[in-house]
Amino acid sequence: MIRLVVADDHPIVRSGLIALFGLEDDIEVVAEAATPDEAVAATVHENPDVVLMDLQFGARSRATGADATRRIRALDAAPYVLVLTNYDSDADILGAVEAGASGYLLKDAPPHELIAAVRAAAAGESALAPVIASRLLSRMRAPQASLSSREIEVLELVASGRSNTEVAGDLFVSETTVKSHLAHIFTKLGVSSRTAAVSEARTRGILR
Amino acid sequence: MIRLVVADDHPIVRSGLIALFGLEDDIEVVAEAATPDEAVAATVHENPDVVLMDLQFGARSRATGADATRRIRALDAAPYVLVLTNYDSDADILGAVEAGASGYLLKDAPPHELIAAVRAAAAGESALAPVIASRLLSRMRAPQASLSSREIEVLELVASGRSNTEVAGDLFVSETTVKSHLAHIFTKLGVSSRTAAVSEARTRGILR
DNA sequence: GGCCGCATCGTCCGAAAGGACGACTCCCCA
DNA sequence: TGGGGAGTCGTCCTTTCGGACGATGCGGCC
Repeated sequence: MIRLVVADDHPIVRSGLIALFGLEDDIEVVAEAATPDEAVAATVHENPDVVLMDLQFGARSRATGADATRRIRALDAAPYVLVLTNYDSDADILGAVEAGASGYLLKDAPPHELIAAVRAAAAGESALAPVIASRLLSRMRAPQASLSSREIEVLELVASGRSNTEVAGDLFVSETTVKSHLAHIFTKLGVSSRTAAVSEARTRGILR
Repeated sequence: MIRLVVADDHPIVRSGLIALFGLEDDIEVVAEAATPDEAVAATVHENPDVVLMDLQFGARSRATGADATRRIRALDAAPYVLVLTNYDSDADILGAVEAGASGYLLKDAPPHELIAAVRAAAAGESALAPVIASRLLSRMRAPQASLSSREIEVLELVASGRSNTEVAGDLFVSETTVKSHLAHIFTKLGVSSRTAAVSEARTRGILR
């Protein structure tokens, strides 16, 4: 019997997953979690074989699904974590894999794929959706410059339409610094204007 | 007994909704649909009291949930349509309401809110999530300048990071014309830079 | 027939953005 | 212990963008 913890902030998705796995004889949902913290707590208490983890929690707090994954994987006798998400952005995938996820699935996947992935994870195998696998490979080939957290911070403000001086004011630095960050961002992303940088960052999944 | 049709492209969400409504004595899910077309067909065959309709179908074909809503509402003895979506973009809300939806709910809404909305819809009342209601009102107050198709065309290119001269080349017009379009876009959106215009257009749902 | 929105083009000018240097601290890691 | 990346700041200069005019032609609408 595979003991499973389901972590997702949407009640509808949770009950959908529970209903889905309820049809399988060899899978038992032993706990559900609506927040990353709950997910970790449930894992500690229930000691499941597999955790099914959403990446986008609570709308505002992004990437905390990856945090929870990291914390769970750091536990003794840690269960395998399957990441389940709506989007297939490069950054999310990479983040999840780095955090120790052994699988990455999209929410629009057919149910049988989900169930197969849970069984595979329980057996210690890695299961990636085909779309995801090809993405990862292409990502490996094209090396990719990741932005620093400060650079992302700047880029987010720029993306919201703020000017250099406004960004400088927001971050309590000089305009020169902002321009310097932007110059680095441009070379890393291979563009030469703020708007192009925002667009590129969006397609790469750096920005939403 | 309220007869309900559930339309959503995600199997997980569908089974979640079915499981949810299965607990209610007075609601019966008579059909489920994975595409807008299926939703219309199911409505014709089953003649339900309420249709629960997702807006984003199939990842690529956007806004077809609104189309299905329109077609359903055009039927004789049309059922009430409740729109259920992940996002609360102004354009989506407005589109859904125009299409004849009698309610607009977010997927992260608590289950009881969902159930209450279905009962309200069956009774012919309009149920909007509080967030949505306030949005609609603010939208009513601030009249809203819609962009012309040419302006949107320009803005899309700008959003992809093209410069004025590049946009001019793409559209076979002079740079002056592009700047003129942009100036109009700025005043209509109440901003004063291309990046801010892109951001504003995105939050208004004009751009994706 | 006149008004208005849309699309097109133009000039002039100031402000913002971007490129090209250099320079100074941290801090991490080889 | 030394190199390198990140973050901070500076100057000088060019390009781009945006604002403020104006002007034309076309189509719809009262």
